[in-house]
Amino acid sequence: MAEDADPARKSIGARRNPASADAILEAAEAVLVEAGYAGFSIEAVARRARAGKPTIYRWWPSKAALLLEVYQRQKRVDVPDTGRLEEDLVGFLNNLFAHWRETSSGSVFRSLIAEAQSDDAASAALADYALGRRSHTGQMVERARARGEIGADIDAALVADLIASFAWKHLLTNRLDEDEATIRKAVHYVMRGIAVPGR
Amino acid sequence: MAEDADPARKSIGARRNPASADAILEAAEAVLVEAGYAGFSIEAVARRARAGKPTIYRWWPSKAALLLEVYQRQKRVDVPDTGRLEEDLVGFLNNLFAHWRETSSGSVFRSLIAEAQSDDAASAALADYALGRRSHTGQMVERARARGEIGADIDAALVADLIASFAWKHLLTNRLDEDEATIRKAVHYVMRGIAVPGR
Amino acid sequence: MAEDADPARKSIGARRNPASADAILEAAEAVLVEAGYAGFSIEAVARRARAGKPTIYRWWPSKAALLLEVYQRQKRVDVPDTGRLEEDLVGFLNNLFAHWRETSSGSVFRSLIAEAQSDDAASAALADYALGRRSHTGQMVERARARGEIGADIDAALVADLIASFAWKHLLTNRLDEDEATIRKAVHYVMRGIAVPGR
Amino acid sequence: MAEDADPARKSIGARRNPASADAILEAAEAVLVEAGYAGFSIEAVARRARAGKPTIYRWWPSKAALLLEVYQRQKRVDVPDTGRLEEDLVGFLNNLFAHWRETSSGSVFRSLIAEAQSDDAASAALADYALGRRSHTGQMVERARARGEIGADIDAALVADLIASFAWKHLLTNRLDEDEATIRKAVHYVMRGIAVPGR
DNA sequence: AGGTAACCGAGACGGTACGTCAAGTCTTCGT
DNA sequence: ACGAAGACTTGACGTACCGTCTCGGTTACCT
Repeated sequence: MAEDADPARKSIGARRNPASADAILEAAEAVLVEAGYAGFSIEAVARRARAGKPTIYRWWPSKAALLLEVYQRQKRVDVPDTGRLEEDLVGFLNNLFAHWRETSSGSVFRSLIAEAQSDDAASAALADYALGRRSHTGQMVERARARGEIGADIDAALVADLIASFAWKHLLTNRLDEDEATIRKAVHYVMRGIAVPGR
Repeated sequence: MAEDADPARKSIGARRNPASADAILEAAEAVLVEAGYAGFSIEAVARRARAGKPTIYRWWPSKAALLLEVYQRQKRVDVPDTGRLEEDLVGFLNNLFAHWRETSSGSVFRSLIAEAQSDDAASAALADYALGRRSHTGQMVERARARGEIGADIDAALVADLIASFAWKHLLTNRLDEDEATIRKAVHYVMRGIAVPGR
Repeated sequence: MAEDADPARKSIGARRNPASADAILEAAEAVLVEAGYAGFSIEAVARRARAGKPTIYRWWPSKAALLLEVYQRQKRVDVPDTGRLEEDLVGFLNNLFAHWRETSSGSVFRSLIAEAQSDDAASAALADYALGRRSHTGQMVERARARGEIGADIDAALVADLIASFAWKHLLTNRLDEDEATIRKAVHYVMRGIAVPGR
Repeated sequence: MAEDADPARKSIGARRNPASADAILEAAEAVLVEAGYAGFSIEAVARRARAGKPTIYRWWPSKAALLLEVYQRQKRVDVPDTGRLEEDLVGFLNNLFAHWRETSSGSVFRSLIAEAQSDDAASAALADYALGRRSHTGQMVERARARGEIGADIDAALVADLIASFAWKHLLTNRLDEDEATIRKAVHYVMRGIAVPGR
């Protein structure tokens, strides 16, 4: 922890104090991990960060904004590039599940989704974020299309959406411990389809 | 409205008063529609239902339980049976999106998912519910398997999960107005796959 | 305890069940002793007596009525008759303090006084009761007057009031452990006065 | 009323707002006068004072504390000094009865006594208060002793207690309308005694 | 160089909602 | 017909946060 050096942070003049901002974001993450979304309140974050509530409200107009910045601050999951889309997608889902499971980002993202159901700003931010991630993840698909691995008319964003949907639902229903075989099967369905070829 | 007949509901003896229960469930739904999840409080429901808070707490131990019963009370979406799985799935998603869009169930279900992120009981209930719906929706897939329309080793529950995931993510990110073409495309990907056949 | 014989008392037909009445009065006293006036609620009494609240309300219209009956059910303090008023009064106060200290009647009476400050029925009942006790206690004084021990024009009721006041104030301010010397001194002041005789 | 000037009192920084404190104490007194001890709830006071409940709880940990401060805020009764103890005591009781009758302090003090029967803090506060008043009232007696008007060995505090007891019991049993003759008689008994002198 | 403006922590403010307890009333069931 | 019992509405309890406000103090920027 960095904040123990300065138990009473002061103003550094008429500008944002990065030490405060950091302390607040760290505290927000810690509160979320320790008390969950239910215990995530601005008061709790302020207490933990030894910050005043107005300092938080000054920079983050809502709980959602704070949540969003906490989430964006975290390391992103790598998008693999093995040369084979199926492997890329399985690897991506594996990485994502592990990341959500093993760091605090799972909790943070769940909270963000929950918050978005009652806060319009969070909702818009989440939609935006999802859009961005969709095109990011879609790059895997686009690379495969460029390689001729999949049909030229395939909608990369839609595929990315399908894959992300699968991940979201697992996150939201506490099923991040899915084994790789299931993930692989799901990806395989999307790659090869489930219909009997001849019909 | 049924409650205007008796503006001051009384006890009907030492047993649950169905009029109160109905009024509470209706009020809960109305509050959710009018004020959204953010305005959905036990107090607001009690006020709207002209019921006492303890009456609500007696029968529904938590906000989640109330939410869940409100959701389950609503009409379910039909699972089509056209003889062709692709049409069934497209029809199902179309129906589901329309149902969520046009009745209050979309709001209710979003709220339930949000609540499940902070309440363990709601989380368990949602997981349970999702499990039940998965096998229910999976019947479409099983029928197709029985018809030989899809491979015999296809995991029906997983397919249902994939389809439901797509719906959930659209619900949670305010994209229920998706046009049928996109839905059809997504279903088609799952049916036929996206990979170039020859490879 | 009498109620352990029948853990589930039933109606005995269209008349008051004395077992219930007794159980309720005993429970009321027990609750008062164990939880004090703060914990004395009709609910608590009903729980402890294994009775329904309406059964209590049927026979005692208010908390005050129940309290009053509990108090009146208890043994009264003896009014001594030693032939000397001073000894009678000291003895009476000693007995009363001991009685209040060592049985539950102190708690009960305190509660009754407290209740009388917010409940008109209790207030009237307490005034009535005090009036009765005043004339009762006044008998000691009247006997002394008949003996010629005190002036013929002495207002016996007023003297009784003065003595009782002293007791009440000690009860209400937790000073029932007053030693006999103080009591004797107070009584002596009333008997002989405090003024220097010659002036 | 002073509060109509500012219908929405705000914080004045990280310290107690005297306007709020005043409004709360005034509201408490008003509620007590208008609704009696039975209607005296923190909620009612908060509503009347246009204050939040937590603001009350922040400064007064219990109903008793609020009651006590309301009582102490009121004007005290004068202790007369006529040069003759008997007149002093009669005057004091007359003033006290009139004060209790004609201002709200009678109600307030009755409530405080009632509260003390169920709240330990109130009980201790009341005992403290009574102790203080006893020595205060006792000054009348001590002055008389210094003048040689009463015996040198007279316990002034005990006499004050006796006089106060008489007042308390009258307050608690709704007999503040006692005529001066009775008061005078009671005081006379304490001054000159009731026993026939020669015996 | 001095004044000012914006920041900082702190914590009080009026509120809303929480989940619980009790009050007193009502109705059905059982005796 | 009446007693027993639990559900009912109502309202207060004491607590947690909400988002806003003002304070006293600090520092950098701009006259």
